[in-house]
Amino acid sequence: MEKNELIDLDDFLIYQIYGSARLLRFQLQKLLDENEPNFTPEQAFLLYKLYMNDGQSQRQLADKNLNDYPNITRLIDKLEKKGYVRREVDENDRRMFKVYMSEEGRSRFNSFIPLIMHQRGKLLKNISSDEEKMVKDVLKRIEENVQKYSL
Amino acid sequence: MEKNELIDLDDFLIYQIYGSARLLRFQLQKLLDENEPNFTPEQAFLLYKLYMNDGQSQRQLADKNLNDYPNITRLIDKLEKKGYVRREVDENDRRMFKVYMSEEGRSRFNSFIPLIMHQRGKLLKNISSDEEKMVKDVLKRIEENVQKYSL
DNA sequence: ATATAATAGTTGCCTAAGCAACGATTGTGA
DNA sequence: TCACAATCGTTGCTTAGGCAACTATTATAT
Repeated sequence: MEKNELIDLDDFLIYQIYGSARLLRFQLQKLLDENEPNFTPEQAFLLYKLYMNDGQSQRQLADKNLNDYPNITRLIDKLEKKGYVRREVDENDRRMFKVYMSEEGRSRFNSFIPLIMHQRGKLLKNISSDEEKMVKDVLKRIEENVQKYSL
Repeated sequence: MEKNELIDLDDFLIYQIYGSARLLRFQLQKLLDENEPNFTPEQAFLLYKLYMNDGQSQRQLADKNLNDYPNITRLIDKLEKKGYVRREVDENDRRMFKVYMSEEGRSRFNSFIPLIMHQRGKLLKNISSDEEKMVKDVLKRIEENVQKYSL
């Protein structure tokens, strides 16, 4: 067992964000399992997007940082198979599908909203809105740095 | 296309953290591909841990937020196949392996360290150390809330 | 008008990761 | 001592997700 002089892995903000994301996903999955089984967090996110704005194309649903296109295909396949969502060909452009929530999808999702809000409250209990805002701001700036760095 | 009155998905801190993590992973993967191909970020993290503290058991390598045990098995399988790492049975407890970096693993990793630090600098360019500290602190408190909430 | 490019989506192949069931070794209690 | 529990690791099954190659439809450019 040897030790070297280097920044500890946990001191990398990136690693910490990475870990937080995993933990939070895990927690959300648990909440889903206990209350509305048969959903994953990613599927719930997708339903959330449709809930806010029904009938989007798969391209629109794949927001840039969060899902690539093949992924969306497969997520929708699963949701469609469960009957929570349906595809309809766009008559103006037959390359595209418009994705709609089914009634069952909507009602299942509806019953889940209060749980999400409740969990959100618990996780942010001792965190002020200023702090939350600042974290969001820093994360955003990091993302902007990523964009610049990629050029 | 209908709109409902609800918090936008992007306003969930959780969702934002989730997105940042994905973006940062993506960026790190790109850096690896360009300079030291044949690594994934997770494999690099694991090597980092060994670099800091060689000869850990697989159990020790699976830090709580970051990898479950089967995952460690498979990550090490891959690193071992590439020759960057080796397992040695612990003679005091033959259930356990001790995992060691190979010379090649160490040297490949060594050459990668400056790149990591350089990237880290770029991503945190316009972020003060106070801000970085605060973000880490908030993330930590959220994780603590998760722990409490899980009981 | 037709060949070419661009766009929307799908499929196959890969890694990461969670869960449950399993085998092997070690620890413990009657 | 011997059965039972706990621990370490592995395997199989699943979903998420990245990449490249593909089909089908639409846009463009000569």
